[in-house]
Amino acid sequence: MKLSKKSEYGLRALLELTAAHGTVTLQRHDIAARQHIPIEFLEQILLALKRAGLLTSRRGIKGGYRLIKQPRDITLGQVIRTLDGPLAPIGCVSKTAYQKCSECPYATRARCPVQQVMGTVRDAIAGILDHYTLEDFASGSRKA
Amino acid sequence: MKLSKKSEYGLRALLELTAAHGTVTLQRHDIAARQHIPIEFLEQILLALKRAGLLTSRRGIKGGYRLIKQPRDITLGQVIRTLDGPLAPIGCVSKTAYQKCSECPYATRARCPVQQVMGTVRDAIAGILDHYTLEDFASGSRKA
DNA sequence: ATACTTCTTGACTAACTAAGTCATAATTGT
DNA sequence: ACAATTATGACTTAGTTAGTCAAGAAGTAT
Repeated sequence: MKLSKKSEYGLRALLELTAAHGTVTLQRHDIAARQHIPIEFLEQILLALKRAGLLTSRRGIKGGYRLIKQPRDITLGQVIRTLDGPLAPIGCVSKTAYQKCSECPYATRARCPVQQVMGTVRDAIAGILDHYTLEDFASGSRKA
Repeated sequence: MKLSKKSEYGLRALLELTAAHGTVTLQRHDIAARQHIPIEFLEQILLALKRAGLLTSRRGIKGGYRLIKQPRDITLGQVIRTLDGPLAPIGCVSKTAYQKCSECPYATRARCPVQQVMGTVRDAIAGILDHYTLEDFASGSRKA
């Protein structure tokens, strides 16, 4: 049930990029310094977010990264899924990356108690993270 | 955000022990066979649950494991915490194993957006798992 | 008492993942 | 041309996961 450092750093980087959105582009070292993230590790993360279509970048002097979408159109769920994989605690309840459990002694899906309870956990997590946008996140709104 | 095999197996073993509760004691190989769990790995898990005070065991012929508490007095939260550690996605929002974030650039707890959102996620997960008892679990009740 | 079955302990391993580092290449502004 | 910056991929180090294995201690029926 853990969030990796990768995702945590990714979220913190996006916090900076959201604050800068529309005005300036940020460079690796700006983000790294402000959020205390190891710069080379940050690079990997930004690259992954770029490949996922959330960011764009420019090389060379005056280069840097910036958001390619509106902060209100990016959810934390998307971010965490691209950096950490599926939100579901177990493959057989994932909606974005379903995997049949190979060894489950319960033949039918509906009857497996583990699946049932983990399904509700997945829904709770996704219910929060898929409705929490970067805009909410950066403004520190509650969304209890 | 993942549930380990250890916890999954632990839950499945407890499913069997709950079904047998009050009538018979189960032996390792019974549980292992019914739930397709590697027997030596299962042993480790049962031992951990025993140390946590959920089970008791008897040696010798006719020995085996059985629940030491009522199924309605054991929550899935307890089980998963003993096998996998804290439910919280990040140490700084754990209630059972709080850990200050060393590198967080936000001085005060309340202002860190990561902490805020992960706090709500933790509450959602714990809200489900700490209210879901073995009794609910074995009977397949919903608890949506 | 003995044999049998069981639990108990601890060490061990192979594979994977997390978290980061490093070197080098490619691009851009001046 | 040159300096600043991103891009890419290989590499490392430590820890975790998911087991396996061997030997021992202990209870029970006979």
